[in-house]
Amino acid sequence: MKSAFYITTPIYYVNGAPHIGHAYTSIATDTLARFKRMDGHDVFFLTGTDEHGQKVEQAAAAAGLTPQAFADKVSADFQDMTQAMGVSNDDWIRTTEERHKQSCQELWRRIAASGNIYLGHYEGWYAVRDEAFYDESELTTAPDGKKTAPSGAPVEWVREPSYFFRLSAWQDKLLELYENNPDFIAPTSRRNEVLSFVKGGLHDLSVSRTTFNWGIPVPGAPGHVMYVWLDALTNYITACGFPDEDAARWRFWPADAHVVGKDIIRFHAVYWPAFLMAAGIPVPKRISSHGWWVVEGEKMSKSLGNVIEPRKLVETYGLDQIRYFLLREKPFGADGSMSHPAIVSRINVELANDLGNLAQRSLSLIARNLGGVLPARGALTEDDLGLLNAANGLPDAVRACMDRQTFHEALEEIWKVIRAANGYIDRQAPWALNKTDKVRMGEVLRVLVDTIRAVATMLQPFMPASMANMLEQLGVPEHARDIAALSAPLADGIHLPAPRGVFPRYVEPAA
RNA sequence: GGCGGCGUAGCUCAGCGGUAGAGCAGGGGAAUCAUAAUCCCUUGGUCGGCGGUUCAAAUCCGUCCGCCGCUACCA
Repeated sequence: MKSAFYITTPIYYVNGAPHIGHAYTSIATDTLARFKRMDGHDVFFLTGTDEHGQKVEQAAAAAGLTPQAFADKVSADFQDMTQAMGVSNDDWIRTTEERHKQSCQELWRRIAASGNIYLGHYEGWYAVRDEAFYDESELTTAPDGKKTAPSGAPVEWVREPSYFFRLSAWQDKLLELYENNPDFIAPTSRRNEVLSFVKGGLHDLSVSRTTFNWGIPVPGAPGHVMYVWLDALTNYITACGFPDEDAARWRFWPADAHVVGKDIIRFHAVYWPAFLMAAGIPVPKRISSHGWWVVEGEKMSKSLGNVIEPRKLVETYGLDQIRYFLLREKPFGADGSMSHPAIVSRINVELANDLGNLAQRSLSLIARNLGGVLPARGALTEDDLGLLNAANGLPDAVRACMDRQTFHEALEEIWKVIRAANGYIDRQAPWALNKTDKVRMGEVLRVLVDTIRAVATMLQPFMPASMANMLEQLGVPEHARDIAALSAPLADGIHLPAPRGVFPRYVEPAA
């Protein structure tokens, strides 16, 4: 019986175009989802778009479209980007879907029924762009008298009747949750921030709006639509069939991991579990947050004109190359920098030279000297065993890293084995053995094939297409490409296809 | 202002009490199976400054400097 594993990206807000940050989140989540599938779990991987709220309403108006038409268009663009990144999501949720409306309204009813929602009114400085209220002390006043939020978004004074969620009542329960589940928020630095935020005391949260219509109606309260974050977060249970607990997918709840950017941790680590506890629904197991990319040392911004369009990047360097770079170059939780030289270096040094060339030289020797027939292992020497043991240790080593979302460490573990294999092939020099001891040459090449197989298998979640190609060349049948299959050796004597380079070097286009 | 993090080789970073490490870049050599791809050796750091604890400190404590993150209310 496979154990269920449910993982999500945030749903992307449709008021802007997809950029590298969205692609990064999706690729990281996808890599985790693929790893879990390969490691024998029954995975449900969800992503999609967040389509309500005043910002969307305004963006639609500016574009001369109805909010729905506008959302349709942008959501389709996000879906296109998602596919272009090789993302293997099992569902694509949109908050404008009927299933989601039902889900949100039922969640609202349950929270209300438990006495956690009351009617009040809200007034304060509101930034439409951030969908958030700010305290006067947080604002900056420009010389022309206009006030702006810390984010730079303009704010306006708003007074409206509003339903409130009793967030203040959940402070102790939340702290208990963090206490009992030290891994609930990752990485630790973010956990500490959330902890200090909650310990500082929580205010009730305004969860309805009356100043616009583009949202999910609050049940039994004409004129009120739900706060976009309550709406958006609920997507995670909608997709599991909520409120139908007999739905096939309900077994996936609670989610094993919500992968999010560091900017939206509070919504996921504070508000979301509080909403769920208030409704009597189990809370997710982990909120895993990641950092930002800066480009050529500069923060990405529209005004600087250096916003990276992920599909462009893939066009230039290749999909698997970009997936690899994004997860290899910086620790997941931290900020990091991308630049052309850095990408080229990763591609040429690690993919083309270290790995691609290792596979190519090993397989060429088999093709050329053994007629493409996979040789059998012989009695293993100490050198053989050293390499094979390193390769055999990969599943556990990589699994441990993936469980902590330390992708760059997982890749480093794999590269240690690749470097060791390059050392091994040089020491053993099978090209020299071809003239002196052809049997031993075959044994050496078999050790290499088995090692590269383990490497390629473990790299599949990161670079699916390239590794499928490599495994094909290694003679690994499609049904034998998961982690469990590594324990079953390839059949001696099978015919390997003619080797062809998997990772071409990146060459600067002629100017 | 408060809380927290970081500052280690040219670059990116690991080490977090026992006399400085990796990858990349640089230098030298070997090999020539391979995508001129690989392998071996090697140059290079008073581990941000100053004090302290200890037989012994990148590693603990204090303080200063410089970056960064979080910061609802009260003060």
